[in-house]
Amino acid sequence: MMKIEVLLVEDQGMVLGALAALLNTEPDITVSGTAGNGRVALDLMAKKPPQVLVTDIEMPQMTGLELAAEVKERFPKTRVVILTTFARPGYLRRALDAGAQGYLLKDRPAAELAEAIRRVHRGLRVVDPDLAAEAWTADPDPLTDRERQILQRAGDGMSTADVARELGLSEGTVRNYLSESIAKLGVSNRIEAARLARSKGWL
Amino acid sequence: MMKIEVLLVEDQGMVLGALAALLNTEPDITVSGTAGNGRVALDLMAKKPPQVLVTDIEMPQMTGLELAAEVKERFPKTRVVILTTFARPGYLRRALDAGAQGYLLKDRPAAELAEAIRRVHRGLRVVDPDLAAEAWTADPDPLTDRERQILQRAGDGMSTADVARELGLSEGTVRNYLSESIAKLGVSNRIEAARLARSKGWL
DNA sequence: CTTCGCGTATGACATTTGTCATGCTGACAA
DNA sequence: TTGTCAGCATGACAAATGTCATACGCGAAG
Repeated sequence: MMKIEVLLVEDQGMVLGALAALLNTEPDITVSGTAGNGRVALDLMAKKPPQVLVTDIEMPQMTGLELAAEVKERFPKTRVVILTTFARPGYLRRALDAGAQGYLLKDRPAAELAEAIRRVHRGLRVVDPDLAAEAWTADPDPLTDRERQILQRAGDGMSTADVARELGLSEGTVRNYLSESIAKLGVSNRIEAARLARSKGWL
Repeated sequence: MMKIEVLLVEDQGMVLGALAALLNTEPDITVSGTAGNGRVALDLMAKKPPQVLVTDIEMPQMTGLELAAEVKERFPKTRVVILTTFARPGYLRRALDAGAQGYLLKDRPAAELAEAIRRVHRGLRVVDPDLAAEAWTADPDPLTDRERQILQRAGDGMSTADVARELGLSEGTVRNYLSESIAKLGVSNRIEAARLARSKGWL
């Protein structure tokens, strides 16, 4: 019997090791490699692509969503399962757009991980049911690319001038995008706008 | 040979199960129980106190720090190891005050968990070395109560006027406190100030 | 081919935010 | 008692932020 080969990507060493131990207790699954960030994961895959890639989203250098997109491009036969803390509709949508076959929350019982890997390996999709339901009713991201780009930086504390310089725009333009974003999100300043957008998974 | 009995407390099911799998691969350690929050953990301990309790900090209903304090009170023979994502000096201090013998970060390699449990079981203390060093050199919170109060609200997106109304101050006063905080923290606006203060555990 | 809508871009103007000089109070040491 | 020092409070002023009217190009719908 061929075991399912899984590559694990997760930036918290303790959790990475623990998940590996968990999966190795499954008779039909083997952890073929582990990585602490997306770059390392891609290097490992270049040598030997696994059948299933399990990755966290929020990681330094390269997010799991970016990784998923790149994997879909370069290793189309590898299935991707996103494993994250965050039940954000925006993340789910972007994960599916990026070609992920699975989206699982760390809140769920441990047994669901192996089961999800098996299903995805068989060609099925696996999406956390509560989140899927929420994503169905949830408002779509109303922001344009530019607005997202600017809101992101403003939310990190950059001044209008900083943002304008970095993106090669006039300050007035930057203020205008911020104003648009604030209006679209129905809030009253850039701080609330950034917080809301982040909580929805739009940034 | 007597195995070391460990009770695991962690609110994310996936991580809880994975940590249990990890520890069960150690020949001298056995996971005697698991709980998703502090209340359940105390119930389990009432029946059979483990030798070592490993707990996360941020959990619903009862934090790991509260749990540690209660365990010290009711089950003084059980050693406590805090296992958390957050490298905040303030947390470390409170953990040690609450009677924890260990403070470990989820960033660290998986092998360190078992080792920490062994050390703590032998009566030693285990504290993440980087964090201990940081806690030693770390700047103390330079903010006054008022400044904290105001920075907190500003960081949540409240306008100066909102804050002034809620705290019964004039707008000028609120701006002044914000200005003071910004200067003390060496940043250039309220957003950065709130972010920095939060990251240090001062809010 | 037009018209429309959308994303992008700008600057003038109003509002909010940040800085600074100043004053009041109470605790504590000289 | 007096000096002084920290925390709290204020308003005038300067700077950054938010709003609005406006304009241009481009692709889709008519």
